[in-house]
Amino acid sequence: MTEISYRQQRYNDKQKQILENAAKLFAQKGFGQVSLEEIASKLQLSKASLYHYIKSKDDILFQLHMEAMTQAVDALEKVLASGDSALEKLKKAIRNLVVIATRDEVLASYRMETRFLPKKMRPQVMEKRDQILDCVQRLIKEGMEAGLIHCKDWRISAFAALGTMNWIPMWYSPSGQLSVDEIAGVMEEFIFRGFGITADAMPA
Amino acid sequence: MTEISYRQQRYNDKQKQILENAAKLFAQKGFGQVSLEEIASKLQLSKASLYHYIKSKDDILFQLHMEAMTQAVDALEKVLASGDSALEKLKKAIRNLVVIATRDEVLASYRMETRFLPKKMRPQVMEKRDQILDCVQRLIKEGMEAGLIHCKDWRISAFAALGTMNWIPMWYSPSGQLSVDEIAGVMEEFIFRGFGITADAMPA
Amino acid sequence: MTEISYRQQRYNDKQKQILENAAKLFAQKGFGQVSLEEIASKLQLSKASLYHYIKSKDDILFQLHMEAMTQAVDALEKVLASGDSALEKLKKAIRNLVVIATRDEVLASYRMETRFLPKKMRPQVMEKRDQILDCVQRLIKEGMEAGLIHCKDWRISAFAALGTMNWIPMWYSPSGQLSVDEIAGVMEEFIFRGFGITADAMPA
Amino acid sequence: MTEISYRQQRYNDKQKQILENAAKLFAQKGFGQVSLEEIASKLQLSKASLYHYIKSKDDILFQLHMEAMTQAVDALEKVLASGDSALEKLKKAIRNLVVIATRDEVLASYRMETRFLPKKMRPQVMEKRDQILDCVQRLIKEGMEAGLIHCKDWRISAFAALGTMNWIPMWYSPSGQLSVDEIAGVMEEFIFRGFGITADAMPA
DNA sequence: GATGAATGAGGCTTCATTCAT
DNA sequence: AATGAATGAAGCCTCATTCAT
Repeated sequence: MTEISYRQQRYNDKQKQILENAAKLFAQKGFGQVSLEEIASKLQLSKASLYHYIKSKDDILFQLHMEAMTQAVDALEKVLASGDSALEKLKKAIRNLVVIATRDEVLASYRMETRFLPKKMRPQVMEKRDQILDCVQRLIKEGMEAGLIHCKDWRISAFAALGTMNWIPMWYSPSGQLSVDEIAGVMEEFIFRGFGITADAMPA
Repeated sequence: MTEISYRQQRYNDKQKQILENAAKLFAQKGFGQVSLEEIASKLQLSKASLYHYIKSKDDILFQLHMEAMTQAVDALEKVLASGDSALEKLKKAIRNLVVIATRDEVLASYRMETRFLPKKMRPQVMEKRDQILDCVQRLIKEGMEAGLIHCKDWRISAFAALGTMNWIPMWYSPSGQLSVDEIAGVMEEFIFRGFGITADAMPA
Repeated sequence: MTEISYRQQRYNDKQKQILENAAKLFAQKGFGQVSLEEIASKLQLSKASLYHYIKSKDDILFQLHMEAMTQAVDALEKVLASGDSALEKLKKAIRNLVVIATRDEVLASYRMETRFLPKKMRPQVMEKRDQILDCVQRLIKEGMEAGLIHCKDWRISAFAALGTMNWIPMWYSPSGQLSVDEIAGVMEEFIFRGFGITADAMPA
Repeated sequence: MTEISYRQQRYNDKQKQILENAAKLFAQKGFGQVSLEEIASKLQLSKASLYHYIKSKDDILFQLHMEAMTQAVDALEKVLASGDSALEKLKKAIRNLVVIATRDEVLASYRMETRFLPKKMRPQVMEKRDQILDCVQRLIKEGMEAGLIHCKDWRISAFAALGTMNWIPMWYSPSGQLSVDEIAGVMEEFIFRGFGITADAMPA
């Protein structure tokens, strides 16, 4: 058993490495511009060997999507399930999403490369995407019901908020002047205000 | 002369059609996933015939970038040059960028596919990109100097604002419930608030 | 009649220009590397217009071959028909071939690009080629019969002699130090000696 | 190790086969007229499979050049380094170059297709070419210093001599009447005489 | 588990040639 | 006579994928 699980462990690790590396490359260069050869050579594997761990190139993209969106959903669900106040929840959600947006190991790609997914794989991804939107909606609803959020159209505002964060990979550089934490702070301020939350209502 | 200009006209029209179609396809599927075959067949041309009107596939992308960003810069410059107040300028700028973001004939691609540009073509594009950022900066500066805009970090806030608008193509559907104008209204509200502009200062 | 012959004249001139330009380009870059576009643009014609004057690209090559080899044969036949002595004939022949080899307007190509001729056209060209070889053979035979030329194998020696001259385009530059005449002088000396002709037998 | 070297062996063999076949085809039909399809099918490989062994079509030409000229330089250098007399060296050099010229497996192409080389690759080839010319010059100089070679212009004479041999592929046929050795004999006689070397000075 | 070899499919591009004007 | 437009054919090259070892 130990033997088997050890093997299993190594197998899973390699799989994860492949996915992480692929994610970085997809994020940098775009799905269509990354070859399996490139992914393989980064891990000092042959192209053929990749196929021990993955089903296809498309499948890598699919798994990345699922992994990424699952992380986002999990983070949001956890926030929603907490006993925090509406605004504290919103604040935490923003922070989580900014952190996710500034990491590229797993997910940066999912945000932009969805269109490359073969049609067969889309329904599952769309489902996850809707889950994210649903979480965001619930977050906003809570704020609205508490009389803290005011906006003309919560749906468009939600997209605006997500846009601020999803756009981060287009300009963020790890070597930039601000830390991820500081960026999250600015984003938080911008989004809170965007939702019409007044300064005195903002959590510390 | 009439003869010549007539020919020229037809040539330019066809060129424009090619670019517009390519733009739509790039936006939908990504640069690497669109083949010239596909572009050509949409216009009932042979693949080879495309080459009467374009230099290369890369060049299509380049021209789309330039056209798109030039439009954005022009719109912003025009706004900046007007005699309007700082906030009226900001309002108009937002409206212009939303309109641009909800059209796909020319530019949707530029926002995401910059990384596919061959290195040779990048400097010109970067220059345009910087011009856009510069315009935005000037818009914000004017608001800050007028004491109307307050934010922790104007640069990150500018990216946040651009993100709300640049992300539009990811969710916008012409058949959606809200008109472009209404969307612009929501965006305007969100961004104005994001910049800390108080309701009473907002232009009508 | 004047009218017609004038038109005809212009037509023939243009045809000749096309052939001459093509010859230069073929010589420089090789048949396969020269496009009709290139030939046309040198003459400020459109590609399509070329077809008023030529039947096909292959036909250009064919005509160049024929023209070139006809010139060579004519020159050799004229030399052979003269009342000169055997060695004077050989001398003149060498001089003629060197002159031809250092011009590029008509023929440089024939020497190297024969293999690009479509099979249909080859017999006529081969016939001409054999005529050249025949002329050379007669020149040598005359020298041998006069007891002035001695060599192990007249055929291989003939090829050697032709090689010295046919190779000229590979190193000759019009801007070089020696004139065509001087080069012909060196070639003459080299070939005469190669054929075992003693210095005292050489014509002035 | 055996395993590795065995694989390596097979790989190198295949590579060599590809180069040899390409050389023959280039020599027969010209670089531009030979397709990779053709080369591949001769070896019962798919076009794509060629790319395991070669970098590009241009690279084939480049490697053939280098291989060919390296062989020539090596042969000449070896001759020059020997303790033989000036004329014995010249004799050996001629023999070597004739042998090279009558083989088509590796090099026939280098003599004619240099102009098809992409510019990037030319410097290395030019260097080799100059080395050959330098060797030839040294051979001639030795003969001149020994008072055995007399000619109007050693440089043009050297080109004449190289021409006799470089032209061989244009007429040589393995099924011809004379052996390579006999051809070399005739060439030797022709060139020696061309350089003004008297019969009594010629090595046995 | 790992990989060299092989390939079908497909992409970008060039070009000689035709045709309507 | 001249040419813009159009195209079929062909060429080079890349790549995801399979398979035997």
